[in-house]
Amino acid sequence: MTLVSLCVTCPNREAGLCGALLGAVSEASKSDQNSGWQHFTAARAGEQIAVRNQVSSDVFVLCAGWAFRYYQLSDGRRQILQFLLPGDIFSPTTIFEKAFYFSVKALTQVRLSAFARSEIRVRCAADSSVQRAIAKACVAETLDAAELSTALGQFSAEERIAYLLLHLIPRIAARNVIREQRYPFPLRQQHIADAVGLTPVHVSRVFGQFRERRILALSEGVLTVSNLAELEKIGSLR
Amino acid sequence: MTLVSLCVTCPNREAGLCGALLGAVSEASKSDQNSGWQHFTAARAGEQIAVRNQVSSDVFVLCAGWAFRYYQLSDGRRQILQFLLPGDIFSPTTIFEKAFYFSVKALTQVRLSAFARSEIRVRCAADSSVQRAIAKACVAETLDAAELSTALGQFSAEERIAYLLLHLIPRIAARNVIREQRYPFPLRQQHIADAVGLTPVHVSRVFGQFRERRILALSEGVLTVSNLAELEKIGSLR
DNA sequence: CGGCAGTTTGATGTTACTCAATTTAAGTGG
DNA sequence: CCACTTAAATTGAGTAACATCAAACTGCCG
Repeated sequence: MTLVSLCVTCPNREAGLCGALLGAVSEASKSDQNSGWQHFTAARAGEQIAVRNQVSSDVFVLCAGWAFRYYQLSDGRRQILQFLLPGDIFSPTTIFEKAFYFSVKALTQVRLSAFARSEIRVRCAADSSVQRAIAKACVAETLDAAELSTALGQFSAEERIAYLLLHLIPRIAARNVIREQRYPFPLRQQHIADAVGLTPVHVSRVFGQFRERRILALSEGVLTVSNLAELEKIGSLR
Repeated sequence: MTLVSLCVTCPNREAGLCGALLGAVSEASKSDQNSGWQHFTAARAGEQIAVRNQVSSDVFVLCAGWAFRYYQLSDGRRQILQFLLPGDIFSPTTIFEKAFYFSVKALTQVRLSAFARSEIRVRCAADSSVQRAIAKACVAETLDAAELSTALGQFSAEERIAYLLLHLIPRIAARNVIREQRYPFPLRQQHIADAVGLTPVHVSRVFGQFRERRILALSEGVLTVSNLAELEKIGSLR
């Protein structure tokens, strides 16, 4: 696996942590290309990629496809904490902790990149831009989590779903060419339900309302947003 | 303000980030005592200590009293993200970001310690134990936030309140001598409501149930836990 | 004693859940 | 390409959980 294919692999490589790590690779690779400090895996849709308390010496980044990170309760309920898109690290906390505090499942077919934690640490100590990128990713994850808590604690069903979509839309747009407000959207209503703390039945009703009010429509894995302003009025945190 | 009074000031100074920073102070102070890199403030109960988007060159740690960190919505709703106890940093993210993403209010009379961010960074670069402490604090905050999201998204009213209390109890116990399961507890039901996403009226009803079932009682700023096992059965995440 | 903030209680309303049936969409093998 | 199968989404009816509104009660402090 060469550097070129690695870069092609990561559509969102310019931004965020992934970019900094790959930058670090580029620098480092001048002297030690193919050092084996990163490798690749794939998984099919629905496949479990990681479980809570699992120990790994690697830090994972999603290269292609969609996945989600969640917290599983013993009675079957689960809270989806984040939808992972290409370029996303599972969680910056995995750089510091050997064991996952969450589980991960593939939503579509995915490809993963695994970096050796020990090597990330070495390169972090050597390169302050990696340090900054990690700090930034930690702050972003914390902020996201706080906003999610706020939405779950304070918002109505309508508001929560709008919030979730508003959170996803710019992230999807950063990774795909969007025409006519049509966003690739592989989530089932069950996933949305588990992310916003509602039942799939109620999610369906809310989507029905959004459709009637000509705010958005969802079909065949495509989300079409026809009234973004209205959606923001409903689901924005500010 | 001398080092001795600083240490007296921080009852939970041995643990966590506060300890590491004070350790760093002790080391540093051999050469530059009274360098003015940290200073102290106080606030009365109910006073606003920080607001979202506020920019500060300091990183704050609570020295005495209770406070809470929350996200304020424009329509008056708010989500309490964390109750701050002596020794708690407002948020590790404030080490990396100049602006707060949250607001903070004093719950009781409080004393605060403010560390210059620039100095923390210097000492962080110099001392790997500070680095580790910061990383650990970041991981802990992220984990807490994920668990809160899970509780808010998946739990019933009863479960959420039990979860909140179970989260607070060991934190209170680490800072106070506890006899006969009586915990100092300055929260009003309104605070509990804002923390778990319920109305104060409903919080009162749930507490009434807990009282009838002889699980716990709350009065005069004291929480008395008479059946911890039952409380854990209700509100534990595992 | 009066006033205030916080809690409790009751009555009623709304939101979202549950259960079950139906429709739509997505595969699958002939 | 079409019957058959299966998963997902939609719809309706009934119910449970929590919110809202308002009144009464408690403890506290001037």
